[in-house]
Amino acid sequence: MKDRRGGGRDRPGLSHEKVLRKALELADRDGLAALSIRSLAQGMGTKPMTLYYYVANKDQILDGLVDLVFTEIDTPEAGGEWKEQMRRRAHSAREALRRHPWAVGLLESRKAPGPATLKHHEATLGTLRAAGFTVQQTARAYSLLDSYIYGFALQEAALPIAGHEPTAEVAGPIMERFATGEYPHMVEIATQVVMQPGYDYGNEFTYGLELILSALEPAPAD
Amino acid sequence: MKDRRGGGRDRPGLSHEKVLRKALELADRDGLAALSIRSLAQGMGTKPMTLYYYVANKDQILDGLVDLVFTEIDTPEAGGEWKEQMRRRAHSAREALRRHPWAVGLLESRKAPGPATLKHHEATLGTLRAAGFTVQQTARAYSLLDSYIYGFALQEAALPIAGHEPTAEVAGPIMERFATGEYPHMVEIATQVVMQPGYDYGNEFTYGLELILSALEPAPAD
DNA sequence: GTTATCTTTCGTACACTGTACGAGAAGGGT
DNA sequence: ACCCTTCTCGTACAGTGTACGAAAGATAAC
Repeated sequence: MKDRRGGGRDRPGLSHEKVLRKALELADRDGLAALSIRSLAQGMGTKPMTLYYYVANKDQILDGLVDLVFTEIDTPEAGGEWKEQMRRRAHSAREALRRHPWAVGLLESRKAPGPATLKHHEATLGTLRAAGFTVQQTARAYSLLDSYIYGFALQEAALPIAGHEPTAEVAGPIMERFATGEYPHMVEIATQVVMQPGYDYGNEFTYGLELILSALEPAPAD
Repeated sequence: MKDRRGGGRDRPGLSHEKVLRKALELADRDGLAALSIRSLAQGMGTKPMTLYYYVANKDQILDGLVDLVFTEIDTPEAGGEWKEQMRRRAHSAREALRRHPWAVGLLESRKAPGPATLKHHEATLGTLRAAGFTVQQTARAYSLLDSYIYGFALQEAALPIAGHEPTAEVAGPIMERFATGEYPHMVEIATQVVMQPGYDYGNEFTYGLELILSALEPAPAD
């Protein structure tokens, strides 16, 4: 047989982490639906069943992908001003989820949070507690902030793929119904806001985030 | 051959809507992953390919499911006080998404909003506009509210299935790491909040919603 | 060197998925 | 009797995740 096992030093072989990294790459490039064991193996230059030596099953790969995404989110530090910490965390979370839109849909079905996910949550909770939030207040604030972040990411993922194209193809069949004047307010929003030259939906994120942060305060509220 | 075509009046035959309704039922009962064309056909007493007379493909079924869920959400009326309208809408949306948790993950990938979805959005936008929000303010408020609703539903869907069981099975493998004291704040939240006797995570929804509604006002803010 | 033991690769096979294609039955209109 | 529309479904195919077990390569024991 040929010399398998990779040609020496330049490809030191597979590993759990390399499988996950390649899976991330493929999911970003071709979408999560195109990520199959076979395509993943091909992308790594091996055969499908080889992957099962490094990974228990596909579900574990998906768990790993979610955890990889959490790796990219800024973890708050214990010292700084809490609102600024939460602001940074929120923005970096949104950006990570926009880089990997498929991760949002994955969140719903994951049952086993990975180490990066746990570390991230722990650090965030710690920052809030250190800022003077009670345990109950921390739970509430965290739920509120994360709900907003995930929800915004979900909406952003549901939007048409590219940025500011005419959205013609997607809206095509619906446009007929719009032309009937059935949805005047949606048309209003579309023409006066969304389709405006410099409009970027991402900016709306800041608005909502600041509104929430303004209303959040540790001690007084019960 | 036997007399197919359903025995007379009591089963008047299939229809697009009946297929969707059965799909909803199966998704609720066995989970979205268990919803296959074959299982759906069997549940309706037909053969797989028969469904394709009423439905273009599975993706259209999923689109229809999401639209069915929107059917269950209270649509705001033009007349009432806007905050109360938004409150009702938000709560009924959360409840609908809790009844059909799989719908949350589906939202990310749907590209063709159905009629009920469009009607719902249109009515909601109309209520905000009628309350004095400018077009831009409406877009922002809507984005904020929906992000919170969807995000909360996403988190709720990601929680362990039942309500207030010990969560032992899910947390099992992770518990070891918890025992090491690696995640003190998560333990704190778990013991002092989540695992408290009467605790219901759903109540946190109200807290965040009211916080957001309090900070939202039509005219003055820009 | 030889043999035994791990580590790592992967070929084959199975049950399952969505669905293209096309045959044919049921019923109505002429 | 004929056609035509409406509807049902059998067969087949390419794709999925993965169980099982055979083998090759590396390392250790003798």
